[in-house]
Amino acid sequence: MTDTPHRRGADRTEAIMRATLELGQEIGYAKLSIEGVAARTGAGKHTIYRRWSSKGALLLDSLLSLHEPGLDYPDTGDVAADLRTQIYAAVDLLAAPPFGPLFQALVGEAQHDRQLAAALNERFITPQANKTVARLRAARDQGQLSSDLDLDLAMAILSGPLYFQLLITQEPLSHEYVDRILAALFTGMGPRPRTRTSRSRPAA
Amino acid sequence: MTDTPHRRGADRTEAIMRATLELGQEIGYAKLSIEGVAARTGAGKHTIYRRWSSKGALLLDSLLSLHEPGLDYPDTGDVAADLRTQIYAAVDLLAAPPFGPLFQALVGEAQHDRQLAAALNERFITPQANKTVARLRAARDQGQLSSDLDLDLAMAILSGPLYFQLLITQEPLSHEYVDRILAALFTGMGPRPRTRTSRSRPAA
Amino acid sequence: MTDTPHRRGADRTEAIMRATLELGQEIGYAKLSIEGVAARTGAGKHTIYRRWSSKGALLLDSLLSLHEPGLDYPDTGDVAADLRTQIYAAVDLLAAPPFGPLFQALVGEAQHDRQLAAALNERFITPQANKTVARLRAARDQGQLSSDLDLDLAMAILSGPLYFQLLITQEPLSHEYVDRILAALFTGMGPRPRTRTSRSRPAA
Amino acid sequence: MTDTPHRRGADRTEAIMRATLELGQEIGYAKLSIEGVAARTGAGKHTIYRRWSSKGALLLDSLLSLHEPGLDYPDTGDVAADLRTQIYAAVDLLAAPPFGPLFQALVGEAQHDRQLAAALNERFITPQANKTVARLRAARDQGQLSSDLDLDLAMAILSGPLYFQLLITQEPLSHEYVDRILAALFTGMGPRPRTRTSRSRPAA
DNA sequence: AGTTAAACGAGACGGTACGTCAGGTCTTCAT
DNA sequence: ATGAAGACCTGACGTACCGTCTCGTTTAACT
Repeated sequence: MTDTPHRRGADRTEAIMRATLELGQEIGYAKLSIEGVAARTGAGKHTIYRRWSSKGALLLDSLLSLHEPGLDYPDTGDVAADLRTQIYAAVDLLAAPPFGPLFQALVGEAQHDRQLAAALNERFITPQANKTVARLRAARDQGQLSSDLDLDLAMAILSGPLYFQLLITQEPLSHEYVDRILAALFTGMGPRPRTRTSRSRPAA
Repeated sequence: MTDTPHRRGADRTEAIMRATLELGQEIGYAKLSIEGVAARTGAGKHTIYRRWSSKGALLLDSLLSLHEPGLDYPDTGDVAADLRTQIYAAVDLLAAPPFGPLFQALVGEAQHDRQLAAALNERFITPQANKTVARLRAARDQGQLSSDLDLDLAMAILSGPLYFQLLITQEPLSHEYVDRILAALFTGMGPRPRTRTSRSRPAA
Repeated sequence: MTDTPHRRGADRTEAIMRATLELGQEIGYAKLSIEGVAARTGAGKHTIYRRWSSKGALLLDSLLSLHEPGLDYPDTGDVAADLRTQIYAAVDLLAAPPFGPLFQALVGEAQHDRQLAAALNERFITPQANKTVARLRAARDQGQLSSDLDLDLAMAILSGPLYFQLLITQEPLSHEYVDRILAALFTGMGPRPRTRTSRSRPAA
Repeated sequence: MTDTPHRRGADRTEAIMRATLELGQEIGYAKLSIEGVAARTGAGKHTIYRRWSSKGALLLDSLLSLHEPGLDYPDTGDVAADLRTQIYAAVDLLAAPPFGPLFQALVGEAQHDRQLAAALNERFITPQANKTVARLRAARDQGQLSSDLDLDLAMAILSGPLYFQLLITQEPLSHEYVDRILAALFTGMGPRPRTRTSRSRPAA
């Protein structure tokens, strides 16, 4: 890191994001303040405001520095299994500190900060969603899913219940819950066909 | 309401909630303050704090005073149609001012206020969900849905995508979107049946 | 003081002014800050801003609380002696801490704060000057001074050199310097009359 | 100045002082900042700090660059007239922008900046005073003034009222006021000699 | 009907944080 | 190697609300 062009700047940026995550974990998002981050880092407030326009923007960057947005997931040919792998990973991220609670608070903040909402979508939600959409598209192209399936809608149906649990009922997310969602979606909600029970799990 | 025992109290309560909604609409949740509500109402701050413990609690009450939680929906025998009716109503509420934007901000606030989250669930989310669950249960009991369908899960799958759109992508909710969700869920995501044996893959 | 109408308010006012003077003495006017006064008093900044619009206004009040503007000086019939008494008192005030240095700084501040300059004149300079003018008027009315003497001008000629020393050359003020000024003014600057050398110090 | 050894330096120095005066006139001393001067000049702050230790020092230099301290005044033999000439010139300088208001603010700053006060005395006040003292000395040596007249004191008595008006009452200086001061001092403040006995109280 | 306790408006108060500004020191880069 | 550009820490600014706390003043419930 000695050859970094803007040595001083990059150092400060990292230190500030580190302090933000520390403080966020220690005292929670609500009590997190730019003032506090500045004090913890030994930075001037201006140094923070020069880089981020708000507490939310700072935290978003800090969180994303934790979660290097990762490579694409492998395609094993089994849609349901591959989606499960993806969603497990997402749930693991969202369920555990420090990412989980702070991310949740950030989504909260985004509800009354349009700019933050846009950034959050662009930098986290959409990239995540794209992976799911890509896997669904592959499956559809291979005839495993209905050819006129709306991929974005399918993604929303997969993700929605998880965010519902995270943001609304605020019960902990678990792999088991993911399994139940996937099972329900691939099994269908209609009455089980009596005959050929083999079809009862057509695509899972 | 003229016969209310604590006349003065109830009057003030209503006036304060009214001012809260007005201000909330005018300047948005973020800039809404108890100080401001007090000034607008001509009430002392104490009078507000005596009734509500926080901005969120005040707004929750104020919003609920708008939406008298309504009676149960009729059961026409057609699950999909009845659910559509229910969800249309919910979407109409969440999509339009003043309820929509303020409710959205309130859900945001709930992300870093456990008490508020609990109250929100108890007073709005759960009652709403219960109606959906009740209708699903009726359908299941009549054999229209799989007998081992997890009703809460089904409700989450129906609601999740809507909240996802409201809170995450923040695109406007529409009846058309509801239709697409219902269609997808009831039609299934699997490949379309080639022959008349279409029912062989009923909902996957 | 138990019967003071606005007990709480008056207490705070006094405590803040006391802290202002203490801090002013300890660290000097330049480093004096409203922030610091608030911290020292244990008061909120708002409590100070509610009463005073600026550091200068606060210090002016604080200084004047030290110098209860005092009663009129006696008229012994001897103008020069009476003026000396008055001016000695003024010089004693301006020469000694805590009043002197802080007052001097305040006059400095008044150079780029018109409001403060006006307040300073109204509350300190003019009252002081009025006493001198009053004594001069009495002398003039008794024929001890030229009947067409411009009293304000005379006052300025008496006061000017003292402020010149205080503000410009910044050498310490002394009774001896006052004596020299009075002697010079009452003796005149013209050449001594050769005869009747008894007149050489007629009124000093 | 083209032959100055450090050409670039001198250019920058002049540009900075020019910008200082411009800004000082435009926004006043209180709002004048080294930051602002740097921005206006297109200079780095360091370039300014390398030359001047404070805002006051910079302004002092800038002002003196306006008022090349001038040659000695002629001696016409008439003390009063010559002093009037000198003082008119001083008053003209102090009464008019840009010098006047900025100089006044500078004297203000000097009240809480000992270094500046010293520099101000050395570079402006004393040179000015010396001219007055020199003229008075010549008059005294020629027997026009009392042989034991304290020259510095006399200078202070002449200058004091003017600075009093400039700094304390903050009324505009005028030639007419100068005339009145000189008249009062040279005429004396005692009662007009009607009869010969008038001299019995020559200057009281 | 008079008394009295509460609810009330008003807003002072100590706090915390805001976002801004300038000070004075420092590093980096271009000329 | 001088100077512009500006990052950096520091400290104070003046503002906004928070939630708590007196104040008197209604108001209406209970003697």
